Amino acid sequence: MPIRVHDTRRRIKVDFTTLEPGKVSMYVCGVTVYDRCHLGHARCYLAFDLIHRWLEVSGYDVNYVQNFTDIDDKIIQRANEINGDWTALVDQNIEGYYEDMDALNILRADHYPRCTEYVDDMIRITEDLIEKENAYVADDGVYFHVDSAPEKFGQLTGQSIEAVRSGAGGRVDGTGSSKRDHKDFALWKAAKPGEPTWDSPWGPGRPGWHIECTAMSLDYFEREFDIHGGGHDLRFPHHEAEIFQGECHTGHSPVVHHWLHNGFVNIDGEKMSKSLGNFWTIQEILEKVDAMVLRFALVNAHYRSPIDMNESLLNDAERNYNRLLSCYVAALKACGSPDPVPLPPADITSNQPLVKSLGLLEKMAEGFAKALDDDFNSREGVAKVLGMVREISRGLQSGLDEADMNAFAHYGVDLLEETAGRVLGVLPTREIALAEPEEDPRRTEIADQVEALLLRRGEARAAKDWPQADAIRDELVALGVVVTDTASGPEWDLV
RNA sequence: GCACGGAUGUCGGAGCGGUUACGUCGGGGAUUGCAAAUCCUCUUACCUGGGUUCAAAUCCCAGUCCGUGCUCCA
Repeated sequence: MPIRVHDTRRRIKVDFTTLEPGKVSMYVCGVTVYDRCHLGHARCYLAFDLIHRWLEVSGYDVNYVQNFTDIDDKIIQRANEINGDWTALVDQNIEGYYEDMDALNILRADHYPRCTEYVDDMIRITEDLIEKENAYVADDGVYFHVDSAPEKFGQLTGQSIEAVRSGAGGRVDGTGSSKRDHKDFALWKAAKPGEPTWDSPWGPGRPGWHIECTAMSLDYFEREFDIHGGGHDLRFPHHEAEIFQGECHTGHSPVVHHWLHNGFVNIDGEKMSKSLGNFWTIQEILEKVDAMVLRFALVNAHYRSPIDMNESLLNDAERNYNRLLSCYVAALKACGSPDPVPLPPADITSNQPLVKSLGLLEKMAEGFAKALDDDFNSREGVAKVLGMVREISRGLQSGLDEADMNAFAHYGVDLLEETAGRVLGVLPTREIALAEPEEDPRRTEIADQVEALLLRRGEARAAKDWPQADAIRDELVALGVVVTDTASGPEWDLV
C-alpha cells in the first residue's frame, strides 16, 4: 500500500511519490536562532522526525536538510541587548537547539546549513530574478515583484491577490520601504547603520528571509525536491515566497512536490505567545516533565492538528507512557533464553489463547503500519501500541509454560521496539529500561529504618492485626515512602 | 471581509459509507486484610435541516457555531 500524504498545495491527501525511486529529498524550515527553542519548535521538529523515521522504516533513503536562520532582525536586536556579538549568540543557541532536540530523541537531519554560508547563492539567485524581470532594485534593497507571476499567488493559502490587497491595504504604508507594491517582498535589504553586512552588486546589506530557504534547498536538491515542511504559519508569506523565487529562478514547476505543514501548540486553549505569558521553552518544560513523556504527549496527536497543551494532557501522557514502559520492562525480564522456541502460527479466530493473542497482535501491527502510511497518523499508531501493551501484559500474566512465555516475551519486545521504539521514538534503550534506578542518597539513608518498619508490619499482617499494619504504613508515608505489596513480598520506593 | 480548518460519549480525541479507536471520568468484577499496581467488564456518542444509498458520524446541498491565517512567528 502506498504512503498517503496531505499536500497543502493540492489540499488533499495524495499518493506519496518520489523523484528518484527509493530516495526522498526533504527540506524543513529550521529555527531562527535568537533564543532557545520553545514547545512549538519541539512539536514541529518532532512531527518531521516522525515523518523522517517512518519513511526510513518504509525503505526510503531520506536526505533530510534543515537550516538554521542565523542572521535576522531579531538576532541583531537580541545581540544588541547583550553585547552586540551576534555570532556568539547564534552559536550558543544552535548548541541549545541540539541539546533540546537530542533530549526529545529527535534524530539528526543529514545537513544543517546556516544561511550566512549561502549569501553568495542568494545574491546569484537575486541577480537572476532581476535579469528575468521578476525582481527590481529599489532604494532600500531588492524586491520580488509579485505581479510578475500572479498565477503563483495564493497556492498554499487559497487567497486571491485582490483579497490580500484589500485585507492588508492599510498596513503596508509608512514602513519607509520603497517597494512598488505592498505584496512585494524583500530579496535583499540595504545595510542599516550598525548591522552586519555582506557586499553585493547593490551595495552592502543582507539577504531577505525568504530567499534563504530557496538558496539552501536548491543548493542541495538542484531544481526540485520531494518534501518541503514547516509550521502552519509559514505557509504565507514565507512558503509562497519560496514558490515565487524557486519557480521563477529555475523555470521549473513545481519545485516542491509535497508541501507538509504541522499544526500549532496552544496552551490551555490559548495560542502560545510571549505577550500572553504562556510561553514555554523546551528547557523549562523539561524541568517539570520527563522528556519521553513530553514526546509521548506530542506524538499522541496527528501532526496536522492543533494541540492543546495542558496539565491533563501531560498527566494522560505520563500514565500511558508508564504503562508502555512497565509492559516493555516486564517483557524484557520475561525473556529468558536468547533462543526462543518457535511460536505457533497466529490465528485470531483460534480458541487457543496464545494463538489468538498472537493473531490480535499481528492485526494491531498491521493497523499500526496502515495508520502511519495514512499521512503519518501517529495518534492512531499510539492507539495500536496501547492495544499491544494491553495484549502483551495480559499474555505475560496468563500462565504460559516457560518455553512459550520466553518466546512470547521475545515477540512482544520485538513488536514494541519496532513500533513504539523505532517509529514513535518513545522507548528507552534496553540498558536504560532494565537499569536499576540510581541509588538515591535519601533512600540509602532511611533504608534500615524502613526495613525495620516493614518487618514489624509483616509481623502485624501475619497476625492479622490490620490497624497496627496500617499504622506502620502511615509511619512509612510520613517518611515519604510508599509501599506496594506484591506476591514476592512488600516493595517500597520514595514518593 | 477573504482564506483555510473544525463541530464526535463526562472530558481529550481517532475514524470519514456497513466492522471495539485509544485514553480519561463514572459503574461492576478478579487479585488484595485494606490500599496501590495490574487485568477483565459495563455505560454505547457523532452540530442543525434537507438529500443520495439497501446502509451515513462517514458522501452531497444549505445553515449555525468555533479556531487559525491574511503582520515577525514552528
